[in-house]
Amino acid sequence: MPDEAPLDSPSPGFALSSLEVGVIDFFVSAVKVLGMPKSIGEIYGLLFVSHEALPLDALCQRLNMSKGSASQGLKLLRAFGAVRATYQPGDRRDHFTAEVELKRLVAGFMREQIQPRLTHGEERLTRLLSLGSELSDQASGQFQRQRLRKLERWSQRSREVLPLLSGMLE
Amino acid sequence: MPDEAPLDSPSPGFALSSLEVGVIDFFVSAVKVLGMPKSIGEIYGLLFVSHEALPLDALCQRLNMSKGSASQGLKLLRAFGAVRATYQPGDRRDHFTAEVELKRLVAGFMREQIQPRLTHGEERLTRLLSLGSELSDQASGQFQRQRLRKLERWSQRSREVLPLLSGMLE
DNA sequence: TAAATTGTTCATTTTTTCTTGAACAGGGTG
DNA sequence: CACCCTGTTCAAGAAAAAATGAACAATTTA
Repeated sequence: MPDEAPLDSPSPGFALSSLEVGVIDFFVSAVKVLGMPKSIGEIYGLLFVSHEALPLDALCQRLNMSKGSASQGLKLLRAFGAVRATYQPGDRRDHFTAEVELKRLVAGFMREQIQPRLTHGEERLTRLLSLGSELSDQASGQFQRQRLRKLERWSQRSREVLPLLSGMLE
Repeated sequence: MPDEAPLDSPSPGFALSSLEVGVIDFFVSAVKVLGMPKSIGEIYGLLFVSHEALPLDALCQRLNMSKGSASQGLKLLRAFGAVRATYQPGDRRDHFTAEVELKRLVAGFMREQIQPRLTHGEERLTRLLSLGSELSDQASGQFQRQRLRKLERWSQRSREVLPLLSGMLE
């Protein structure tokens, strides 16, 4: 029984190889940049380096993570389209694999995380604009109206530009 | 002395108008999306709606925020180029105003937050690649090498695409 | 030079977010 | 039906992040 991490990983269910640790670490940082919990990065990272599809309990064992975290993490990753469940004959458990097409990952992230917040921001802005129309014509009112217009322009810009980003990935 | 928020804000140093609260709220959400603390959004938001440049203690009073938070928040915002200190004749204190050009804000965010992490990721990846070259030629080694190549391509893509984003804002 | 003013730093406290683990629901299977 | 297997949910605990406030520079004023 190997106790130090080997370079290959011939034993799914056991200690992570140093390469696996490295890749997982990579995704943990990446995912933090995007404001998501570490567990998400761990799960995706392990699936990304794993040739075989892994069931939930394999993830728990190899990552040393509670069933609850793994379940919730997988749920989120599936919502993004970053992980898919595959059927494994003769096994009742779901097996998971990583989606590795960058374009899809970005699209999923946009759809699930960015768009909703953008929409929420726009609703908020609409409410602000109606407040703005009640402002006085004093210098301060003028100025604040101007700032609200600027916010409108920003909002419009992001509606235009962000979709292009997804498009640029092929 | 008005106790409920008036629509205009004739009294810097005192209660926020409901418009001001709305704008600040807007920026607090925005800033959370970017993974920054609420205080950053509060400070920027208030400066954004304020016609006059505000000194540190005005921010503390109006936002009900400690001097420490305000000081640290301003420091970060200045690093981004999101806030600038302006000279006010006959006043020893720094006075701050919001930079409102979207292009500059995005550029500052890229420079201070995105680029450093991207660079860090690339260093990490380089280390991974050298680990990868020691992998066996078994199926699992082959597969993992392939995944490392994919990571390389992702990394390259982001180096190409992200700068374009700043460029697209005029 | 002493006192006052302005702003920064950083250990501590507070708040927020994430993880855990136990209870539970929904199937299968004998 | 009773039992087991898989996965989900959610209250409670643990960990991480942010805010506070007091001590400390650095500068200015008297």
